[in-house]
Amino acid sequence: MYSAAATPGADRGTLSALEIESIELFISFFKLIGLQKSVGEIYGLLFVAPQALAMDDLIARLGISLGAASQGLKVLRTVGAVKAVYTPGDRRDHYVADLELSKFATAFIREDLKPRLVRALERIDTMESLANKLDPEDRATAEERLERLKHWLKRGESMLPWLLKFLVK
Amino acid sequence: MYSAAATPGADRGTLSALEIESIELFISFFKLIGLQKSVGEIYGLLFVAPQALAMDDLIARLGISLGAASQGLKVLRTVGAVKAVYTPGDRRDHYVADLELSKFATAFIREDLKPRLVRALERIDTMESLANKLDPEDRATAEERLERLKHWLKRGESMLPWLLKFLVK
DNA sequence: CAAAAGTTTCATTTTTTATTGAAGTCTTTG
DNA sequence: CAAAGACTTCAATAAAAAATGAAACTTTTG
Repeated sequence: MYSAAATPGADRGTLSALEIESIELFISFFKLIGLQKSVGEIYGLLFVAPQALAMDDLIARLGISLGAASQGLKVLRTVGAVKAVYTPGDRRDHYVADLELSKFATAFIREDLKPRLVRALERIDTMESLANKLDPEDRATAEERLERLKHWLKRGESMLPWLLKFLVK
Repeated sequence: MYSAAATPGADRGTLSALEIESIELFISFFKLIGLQKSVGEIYGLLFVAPQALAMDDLIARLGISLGAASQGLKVLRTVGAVKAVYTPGDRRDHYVADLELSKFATAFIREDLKPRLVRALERIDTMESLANKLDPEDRATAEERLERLKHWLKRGESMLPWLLKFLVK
């Protein structure tokens, strides 16, 4: 039950120094790959938790809302950063952090970086057609620049598989 | 003079399809490395501009404010993405896009990624001390996890120089 | 099978981040 | 050297993103 609403922040501030460090570390880390603060908080706490925690626990300890906890866990489950474990005699789901850190990077590269590069390369094609219609002088300038950009993006794209392999290894 | 304020949006919507594609491409790209929309707009327009543009031009064509233009250019100058060129008979600064795309990535890696990794590794040290004070069982768990995280972060750190070299080459 | 527990969803509110533009500074020029 | 032009700054405002929590939904249990 969500008695946290009745006695607000009851267990707030119960975080140990270790937990706080972990939480801050992951908030900063996750922000980089576009995940919000609450997601970092949840993972940070689970990362140093000796046992699996229920959503209740996360809400109480972190002082976050029901919605944030539910949505944060959903995101973390989706990227495979967290998994639910069975706890005998307790109906609630309990969560543990998956320690395979490379999952975040992998998800980010595949779901963010790669699509963005692909989209950008498509755009370059469009832009090349559009540049054709310019008068000769401007056209030459535009084409040279587009060529450069394309080259650079392709380079980036070609690097991704290597990067993935390096991170996952 | 900033007559754009007197006749608001005078030249608004004067952007060509090519310019729009370029602007959108760079907005999306820059957002990834934490630069705001207006910065992407400015660079995107300069990227396909056959001649250098004054701040005035950017304000009029993009329909952005004086402040945004000034600050955006400052950011772009700082990362070396844009440079001012001399235009005879015109007192205003004129800007051209630096086409060395790797500069963005380089600035991002050096000013964002690297410091974040270093900070995280420092945190791990703190956390290891804190973990010492836990009771034996929890301590073992915490230490194993911290070891893993540290290992992964060091790996990431070791990759940066390579990444830089690859991007700049 | 109804009541309770656990969880999700989403419209609203709060917080954070980005943009605006008026006031101020610095620079050029007549 | 004063006035105008070019640019910068920053407090106020607007826009975007994240968090909240009540209502709805699902699952379990007596």
